[in-house]
Amino acid sequence: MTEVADPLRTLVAPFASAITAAFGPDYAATDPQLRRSQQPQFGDYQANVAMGLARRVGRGPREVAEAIVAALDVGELCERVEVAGPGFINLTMRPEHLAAAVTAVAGDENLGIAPAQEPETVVVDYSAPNVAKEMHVGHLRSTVIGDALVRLLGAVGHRVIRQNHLGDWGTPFGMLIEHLVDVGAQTGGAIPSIGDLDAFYREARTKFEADADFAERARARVVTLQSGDETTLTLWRALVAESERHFQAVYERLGVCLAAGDVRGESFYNPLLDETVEELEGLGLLVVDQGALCAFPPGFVGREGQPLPLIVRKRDGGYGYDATDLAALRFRVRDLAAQHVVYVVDARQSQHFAMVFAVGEQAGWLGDGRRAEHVAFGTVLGPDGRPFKTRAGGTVKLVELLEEAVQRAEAVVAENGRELHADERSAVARAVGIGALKYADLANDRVKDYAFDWDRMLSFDGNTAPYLQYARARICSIFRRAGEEGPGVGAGAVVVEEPTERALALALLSFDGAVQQSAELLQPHRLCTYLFDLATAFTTFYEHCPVLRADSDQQRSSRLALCDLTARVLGRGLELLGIEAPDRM
RNA sequence: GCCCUCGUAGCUCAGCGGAUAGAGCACCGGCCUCCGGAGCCGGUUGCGCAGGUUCGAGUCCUGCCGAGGGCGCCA
Repeated sequence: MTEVADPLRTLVAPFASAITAAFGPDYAATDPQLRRSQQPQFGDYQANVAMGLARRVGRGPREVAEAIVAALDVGELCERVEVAGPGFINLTMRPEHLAAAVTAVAGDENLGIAPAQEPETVVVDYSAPNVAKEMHVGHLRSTVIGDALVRLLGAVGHRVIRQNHLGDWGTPFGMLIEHLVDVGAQTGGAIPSIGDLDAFYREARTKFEADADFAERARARVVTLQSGDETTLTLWRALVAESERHFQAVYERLGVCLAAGDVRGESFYNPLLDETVEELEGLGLLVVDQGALCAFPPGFVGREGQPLPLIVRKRDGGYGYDATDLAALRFRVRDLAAQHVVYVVDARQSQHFAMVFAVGEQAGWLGDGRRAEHVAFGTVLGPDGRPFKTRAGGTVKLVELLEEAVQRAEAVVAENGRELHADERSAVARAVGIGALKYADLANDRVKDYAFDWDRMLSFDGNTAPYLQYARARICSIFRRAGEEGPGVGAGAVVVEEPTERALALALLSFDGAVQQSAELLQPHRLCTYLFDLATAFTTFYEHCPVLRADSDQQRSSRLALCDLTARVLGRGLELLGIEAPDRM
């Protein structure tokens, strides 16, 4: 069951009735513009509809507000409704109603998260590491943000299909195989392990850039690969398998949902490229330009003002990523039946995706209820404000970053933690270290670059994973203690009396809104901000309201119920971000 | 040259057109024998600049300045 508990939802219908009663059915659909009030003096919630409506009905805003209030039937919900300032309608809820709403959320397994009215099939394309390369810090954001979005979209009731668009095809791959053939004579053709593969990739890259003859062979090798040459494919499969073992190990360490079955690499689309191109050609969207088959979506120009192409088929007859991305979009919309395709990819590729989507619309794959969206994110910056690198200037390997996160967390936990068994302590260190790393990535507006800072992300103060985990662990501790102190623990009836209780109740009721907004805007940081606010509200409550030493059994059990729900919301919220929440730390 | 993104407190960051712009850190001053001190309360400092739209702009639009990124066969 999901009972509508958030007053921001509950109040919509009464406002619609009141607006209709006051101004007629033409205005029935007017958004009441209900918001949380920023300050207690303005009540719990406010409706800002009157100011905008005033012009439409040709009356003064305060007068409009008064008319709405006069027709508003919220006696059971609100103890006070006031018109203030230019025409704000300030609503103060009845404590009994807040208590009932909190109780409803507590009894809801979804903690108030309302299911989508129109569930969609959403494809989320994220992570997308490259075969034959170790995952590095550059893959962190796509993987972490994408995974949070998968969880969020699922939580609000959408059908989510994860797609790991592995870089297992294309020019770099021809280069790698060609290099493998070159050195194979000396090594007996053994496939390097993934650790060596990184160096192997650099060698191939260097050779590709320095040796024009090799570069030509590499390009030809891509064509050989695409034509299905068995010898080439054998080498290719070995590289892919070795790489996938590495990726899965990282995913498990990182605690993301991606599984082997979610892999649909670039190679998958190889057999679909011809038909994709034929379809585009049939629609008259392709022209030959400088020997290459191109689409020119309108509105994109290059350096000299010339139309900018998507190169669907290269001069040498090979297909590049433009073709693959078009085929992937087509596949996702047609075969996966996606109504929404989400690409969690670096912001630098925004123009590329804009062009792919534009062609997708020209081809009729998008539009008519189907849409694609580039969920762009910024760069991880080091302390110098430049892209995050090792001291030597190399890329930071993801496994090493995870390792360091856990090590640093271990030190923090050892220093500050309670007495924990070694096993539990290392589990907590993992949860805290990995959680801190992921949360730091999620807590900022994803479109911006963010500064990587170990001390800040592992701090128990501020908007961090450890702070939220700690807040929840403290609550768990209250219940352990309560258990020791005897009966009376359990789901008590909630009573909202003190201001800090009211503030906490309001925060708890906002969980649904935070999740919905985060999922709708594809911005996990909004959920982070909410959880931090909730934890802050809890701390203030806990400071002012004795729980175990409450005045009466009724008050005690009510406050325990608030504690319990807070812990569950914090736990669920972190879970939606892909972060573990240990009971003790 | 054109296009995209960003610019909020000393630092790191919130703020889906609403009232007096918030948080953490840092700094200053208080408080509490405190159910987990990793505490509580208070204070100082800010929307890059200039126009415009709006009853109302940090938020939307235009221009400028600054930072980053992109701009044909790499992904």
